[in-house]
Amino acid sequence: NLIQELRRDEYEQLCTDLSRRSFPKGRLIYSPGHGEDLVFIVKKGKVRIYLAMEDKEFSLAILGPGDIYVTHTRTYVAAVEDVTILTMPTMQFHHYMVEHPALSRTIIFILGDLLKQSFSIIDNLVFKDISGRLADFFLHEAESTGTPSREGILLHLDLTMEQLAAIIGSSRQTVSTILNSMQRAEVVRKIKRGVYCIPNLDLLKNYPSL
Amino acid sequence: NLIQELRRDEYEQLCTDLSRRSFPKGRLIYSPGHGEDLVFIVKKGKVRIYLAMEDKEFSLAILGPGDIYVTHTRTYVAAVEDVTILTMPTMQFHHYMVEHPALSRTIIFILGDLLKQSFSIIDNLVFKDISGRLADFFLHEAESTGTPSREGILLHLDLTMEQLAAIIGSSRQTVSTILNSMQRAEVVRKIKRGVYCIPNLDLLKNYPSL
DNA sequence: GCAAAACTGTCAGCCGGCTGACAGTTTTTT
DNA sequence: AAAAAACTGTCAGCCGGCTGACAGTTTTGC
Repeated sequence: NLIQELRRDEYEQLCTDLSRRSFPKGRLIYSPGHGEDLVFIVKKGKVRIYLAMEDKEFSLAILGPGDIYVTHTRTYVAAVEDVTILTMPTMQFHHYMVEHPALSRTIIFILGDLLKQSFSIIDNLVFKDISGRLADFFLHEAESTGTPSREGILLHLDLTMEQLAAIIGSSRQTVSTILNSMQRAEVVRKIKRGVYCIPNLDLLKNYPSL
Repeated sequence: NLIQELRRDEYEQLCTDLSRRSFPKGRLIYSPGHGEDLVFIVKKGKVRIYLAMEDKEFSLAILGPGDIYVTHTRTYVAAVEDVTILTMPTMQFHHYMVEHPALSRTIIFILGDLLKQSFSIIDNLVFKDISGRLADFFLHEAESTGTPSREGILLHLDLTMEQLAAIIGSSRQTVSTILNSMQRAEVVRKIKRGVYCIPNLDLLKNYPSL
């Protein structure tokens, strides 16, 4: 985690060189070809990294506090909630990295992690159908942000069908239909909009089984 | 490039700590869950990084001399030609990175590049149809390994339809059919197996145009 | 130089999932 | 409380691309 790292004394200089910017929920922060390369660190809130083409979008990652990203790809960045980010030109950041090896180490970990996630996304896109991707998504959510409860693992996804579709690479309608059939199969229970419950992880793991 | 970097005196120690291994063309080098995490550097030849499931494969990258990779993902690695690689446990490698900031810098560049490539692959998978992906692939090849000639840019791909299909995420048959229609449209000319010529880059850029 | 193996081209059949449409529900706004 | 906006569920129609099959071509190995 980078936020912790930055608290240390030796980064005092670096911190003052970062410029702080805030954006309201829903605002587009960067789009491809916006000019110079920037490194940015999420200080507060969440941002979504995504690809877009015509009227279709595909989400690559949701970054939270402590995550870092470089803008020089063809990706868009938007605020999912109200956010504060710290930015610095990439070149300047390289400077600091040379001086602070521990910083490099953190960056390498984060990059490696993003890469692993990317491979995972590709794996899903290439080998799995929509049911499989949806099940996989729920599984990951359960492991990372799920909270155990009386009747199973609770998921506060807070996503609409459309947003979910953008994450797994499908359409609103298809996701809606498949999610309902998962409910009929009792693999997932809907508590209310955006909140679901998974009674049994194993059931989910090999959905669709037959 | 890492091979150059390693030639310098300060890496003498590191080089002797790397173990050298060779593999004949076609040999599988690593598969997921092979045990410990290793860093490896390609010394000679080419290796293919790919995902596989049942009888389908998808190529993520082809690495050549100087490229570096870490094995801890769910990817397979196979020798495309006879290769020599240098390996070291990831943990040990971290050690050297802390001591040599320039090394970190190189790693970050390489990781960043791989990440960019991954995003590019995802972009293609999500938004483009097979024709588009094939055109895109030729475009990239032309830019990176193409050699200008009398009649256009020459490409020594040296890939079968099946291998090409594995790269763009399609099937042997579909690639064959579409490649032929590209030839009919005079966007690509086939010189012989695995060798093609692109008379006009712009034509390729907006294929399929109508 | 010949047989076996690997590769290529093409076609019919099929299927997953996208699209558009529309009715119903929930949330937000005023 | 009413109206508007956003979201959800479902269905028919369509299409891209996968599969299997098979004939033809090129390369490899002995």
